[in-house]
Amino acid sequence: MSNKNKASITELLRASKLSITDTRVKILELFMNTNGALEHSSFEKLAGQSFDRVTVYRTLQTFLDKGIIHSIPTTDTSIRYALCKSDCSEHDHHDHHVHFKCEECGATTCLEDTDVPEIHLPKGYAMHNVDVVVSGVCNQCR
Amino acid sequence: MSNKNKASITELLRASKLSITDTRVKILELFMNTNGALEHSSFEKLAGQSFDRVTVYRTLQTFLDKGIIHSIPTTDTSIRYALCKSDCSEHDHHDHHVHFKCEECGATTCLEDTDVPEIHLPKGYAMHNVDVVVSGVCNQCR
DNA sequence: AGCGCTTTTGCAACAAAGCTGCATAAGTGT
DNA sequence: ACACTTATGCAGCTTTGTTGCAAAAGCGCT
Ligand SMILES: [Zn+2]
Ligand SMILES: [Zn+2]
Ligand SMILES: [Zn+2]
Ligand SMILES: [Zn+2]
Repeated sequence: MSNKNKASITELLRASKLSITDTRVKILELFMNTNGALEHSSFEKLAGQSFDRVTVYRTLQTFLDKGIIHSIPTTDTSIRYALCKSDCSEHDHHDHHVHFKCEECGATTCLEDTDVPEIHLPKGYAMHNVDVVVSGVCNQCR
Repeated sequence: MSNKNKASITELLRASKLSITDTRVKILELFMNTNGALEHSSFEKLAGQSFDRVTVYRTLQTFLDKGIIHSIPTTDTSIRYALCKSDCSEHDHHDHHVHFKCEECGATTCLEDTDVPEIHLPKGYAMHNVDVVVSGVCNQCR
């Protein structure tokens, strides 16, 4: 991990009014070094040092609240998370991109350049958020 | 539950080459009497008689495989299931509709008449399935 | 209706995911 | 360096999901 990234992590945390702790920095480093989305179990495995499970849950929840990461719905047993690259802020996410789940390698990735299309709901429905998850085979696995 | 529905459940099971058992009939009844999608815990609660948890898991998996129900991705801890009304068959789902999760009442529903829009993936990606989950406030809750 | 074969169910035991309360540790501002 | 606030780790618990195996139920046939 470069010093540059380390500096930007510190900055990011400060901007979100979060104190700079070991766990938070390490988890953000993991996100930045990983291409795809991470599920909870990744954190205990990937981190050289192991964090307490509870701490990981709480950290992820905090990051979600602050608009640092977003969650990706799945039909399997664990939720996935990815860094917000858009201008997300506290209680206000703007991640209008499509997510892709590869059936070969299992990786879930953000397709940042693929916008979610407009959806026309029936009358009487108020739309707050749209999640699009495409499954198939990714460009690495074909 | 009307005799008519009971008959159609029997027919449905037979058409899927599944033997007609108490559990399967009761779970299908639950689906037919419920507007929205059901999560696993619903079955133990909603059913007057309680089924063994394992049986419910296995039954749902069977129904999924046979194209009788489809699963709906969530960012919360449990997967939801709903009846397929399209022409789904074994290993071949065609549920190209949008799902709606109400933030007020918590219900997840199939918007059968709202088609999932076309998505254009980057080069090199093969698309097998698209899941769209919209969250907001439903027509009942406003 | 009875018989044998296959499928389904229920139980026990386990594994993973997720939550809560509370005491200790660490970070922050002065 | 100190006091104050926030974050972490631990213990213990709940919920969700899985596996193996024996008993029970369903099905086809006579
Ligand atoms: Zn976001
Ligand atoms: Zn994303
Ligand atoms: Zn509602
Ligand atoms: Zn549906």
